[in-house]
Formats: sequence, structure tokens, C-alpha cells
Amino acid sequence: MPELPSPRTRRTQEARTALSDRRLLEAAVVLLCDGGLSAATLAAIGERAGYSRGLVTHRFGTKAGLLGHLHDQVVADWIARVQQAVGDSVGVVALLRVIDALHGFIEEAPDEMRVMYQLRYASIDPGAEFRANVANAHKAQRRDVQRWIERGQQVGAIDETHDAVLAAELFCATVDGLIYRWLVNPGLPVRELHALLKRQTLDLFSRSSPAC
Amino acid sequence: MPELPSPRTRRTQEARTALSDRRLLEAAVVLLCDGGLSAATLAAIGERAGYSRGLVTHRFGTKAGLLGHLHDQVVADWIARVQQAVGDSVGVVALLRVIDALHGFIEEAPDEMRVMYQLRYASIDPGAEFRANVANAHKAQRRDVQRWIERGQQVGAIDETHDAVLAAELFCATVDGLIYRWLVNPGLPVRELHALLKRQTLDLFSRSSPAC
DNA sequence: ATTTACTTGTTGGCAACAAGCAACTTATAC
DNA sequence: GTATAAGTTGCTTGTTGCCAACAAGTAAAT
Repeated sequence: MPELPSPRTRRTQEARTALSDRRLLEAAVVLLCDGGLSAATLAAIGERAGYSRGLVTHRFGTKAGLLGHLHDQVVADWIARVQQAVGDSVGVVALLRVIDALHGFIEEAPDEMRVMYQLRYASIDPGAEFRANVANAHKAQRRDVQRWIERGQQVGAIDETHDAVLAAELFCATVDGLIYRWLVNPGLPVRELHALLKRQTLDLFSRSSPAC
Repeated sequence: MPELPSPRTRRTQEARTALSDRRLLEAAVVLLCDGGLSAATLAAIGERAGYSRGLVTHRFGTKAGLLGHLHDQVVADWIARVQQAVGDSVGVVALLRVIDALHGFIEEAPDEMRVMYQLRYASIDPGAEFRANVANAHKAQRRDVQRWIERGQQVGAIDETHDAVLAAELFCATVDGLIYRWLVNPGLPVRELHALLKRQTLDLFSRSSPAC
């Protein structure tokens, strides 16, 4: 098929949407990061991406549609990263690697992190229609942590008396809380806090039995 | 001064504003709890309180003004509660009592708790003009925890090698994260998680030295 | 030519402001 | 001391501008 004239670059439809999609999401990330949800208006996103104010709505239906999509994309990235960091390890080792991945993500892709957690916390509002997206991410995260703990118990690395479900929930809560506090206070000593969290995690799970 | 006739109850101006103030804030709490920030429109708050759509603006200037005020009021309540629970205790004991107070607050005044943390998390948005209110609460909370740890170290109840600042920050983060997860998932086993948090706290701080 | 990508016109709901009305308070005159 | 006028404060209604959402159109690809 002839790659023929046309004012400028002639693109396939598929490529066209892929491009605008990417640009829209990138624009959303930028706006979310420096102005929050309130500054990320549909018009601003569309125009910043180099299109019209109406494209976002046309593409994603609603603002919640866009945010849900963006959330899921970032989460997928995050999950992939965690899985790579954890590999086949289980027990405390797995948890320590999650903490490392977390710190790495904050350092290397702070914008994505910000967006992921901004959306996560915004989903508290019952009016946030992308709540379901966040809830799924939550569940997946806790389930993974729970499994690493249980496998650790199976291989004898973690004491049986730990309640894997509760411990996983509390671990996830600490992580979420830490990132919340980082979002609100960018000056937070993230590195040191992650180091401390690692020590505490190691300490808690590698004792012969949980405190009584 | 004669308490005299007048169509119905004649009120002093002061009492009048106190009443409407209280009603407005109560209405805001209700609306925030069952519909979130998006449902708590200024018109809805005013009308639910039995006044006009315009009163909130007149009284508090902006929506952020109202939310900041509400936040501070709830936080004051929460702080008073914590201080009463902690009393003169220091070290791990103080921390355990904070956790008890937290659980008590969730059980006895879940609405206030919801509002406090809804606002806290909403303040992540740079567009939220009540950020300063939240930031102050944060700081105060962390400072208190830090002091309890330091006092515990002074009396020898907590090992000197703990970094009080970092430990306090991480403790607060865990608490914040826990409440976040409770907000999003009301079915969370709050009681058990608090019990676990107490055990872990005890365990971490009552060992002769922090993990290395 | 027809489908697909994108744009522009429009509506309803919201926060915020401004101007006015009503309730209360103080001051002055009797 | 009581009555009434002047002033202040509490509250309401009218209006503006911004936003998400939708509808109807134009331009680009197949």
C-alpha cells in the first residue's frame, strides 16, 4: 500500500488513536501532578495534549473514565515492577523486596506514584466513579502480600502463629500511609523511612514467635 | 435585661450564630459521610441545616473555609481524646493507649473519624485550600508521638538506639494507612487490626535493641 | 463512500460574589 | 423606664463564570 502524499505524516487510524491516547494520558499526569484533580479539567487535559477540549470526553466517556483508565495503567506498571523485584522469593525476603521496589518507584517515577496514590485517596469519595478500579488494586495488593507471608510460613521462614491476612493488611496499610505522608510532605526522609520499615519488617517476621 | 415577647423565641445574636453554625457543621458531617465531598455542596449543606443555600458562603467565605473549620473542630476533639487516654504515660504505654483511643474513636464517633480523614486525604490535592489545616494537625500528631518515644527513652523504657523522629513518622503513617483502608473498606476487621498493631508496637519498642 | 478521529455548540450544576431584606441591638427622646 | 429611631449583624436571593457532559457537526483515514 502506497505511503503517499498527505499534508504531513499520514498515519493509520490505529496509530492516530494510540498517539492521542498517549498524549492525553501524559497531559493528565502532568496536570494532576502539579495542580491536583481540581486543576486537571477535561479542557485543560485536551488542550495541553495538543487537541481540543472535547477529545477526552469523546475518548473516555467521562472524567471518571479517564481517571480509572489512567489508574489502571499506572497500577499495571507498578505491579509488574513489584513482581520483577520479588521474583520467586517468599516470606520476609519478598516483603523486603517490595519495600525496595516501592522506594525505587518513588525515586524513578515519582509522577506515576503521585498519580496512583492521588487517585487512590480521591476514591474515598463515594462520588468517585473509579472507586472500583482502586478497590481491585487494593485487593490484589493485599492478596499478594498475604501469599508471600503464607508461603514463608510453609517453608518455615515465618512463624505459623502470625495471622497472614491481618499481617498483610497491616503491612499494606503502613505502605499506603507512608506514601500518603510523602505526598503531603515532599520533604519526608523517604529513604530512611523505608530503611526503618525494612528493619521493622525483618524484626517482626523473623522472630521465632509474634509478640504475645 | 427583660426577656421579652417577640413572635417566637427571641434569641441573642450570639446564640443565633452559634445555633446556625452548629447546624451547618452537623449538616456538613452528615452529607460528607454519606455522599462524600462531591455530595456536600454548599446549597445542600445550607438547606439540610434548615437555612438557605447561601448561608455557608456568607459565614465561612468559601467551601474550603467551611471544611477547614470543620476539620479543626474534629481534630481538636480527637486530640483531647488522645491526651486524656495517654495521660502522663510515656513510651510504649503511651503508644498503646493512642491505639486504644483510635479504636475507641472509630467505634464511638465513626462519623467524625470519617470526616477527619476524608478531609485529610482530600487535602492531597494542591487545589484544596484547607491544606494548611491538615498539615498542622499532622505536625502536631507526629510531634506528640515523638515526645512519648523520647520520654520513654529518657526513663529507660525504650532503647536509645531508636530514632524517635523516624519511628514517630512511621507509627503515624501506619495509623493513617489503617484508617484509610477502613474508610475504603468498612468491613475491615478493625478490632483485630488494632490488636495486632498493639502487639507489634509492643514488640518493636520493648526489645532491648531495634533490629539491625 | 463510509467509517473513524476529532471539534464546536450547548445545557445544567456548582462555587462565589453582590445586593438586598429581616432580625436583633444600641442610642436618643420622652 | 419605655418607645422609637438609627445602626449593626444574620440571612436570602439574583447573578456570573467555570466545569462536565452531551449532541451535532467537520475533517481525516479506509
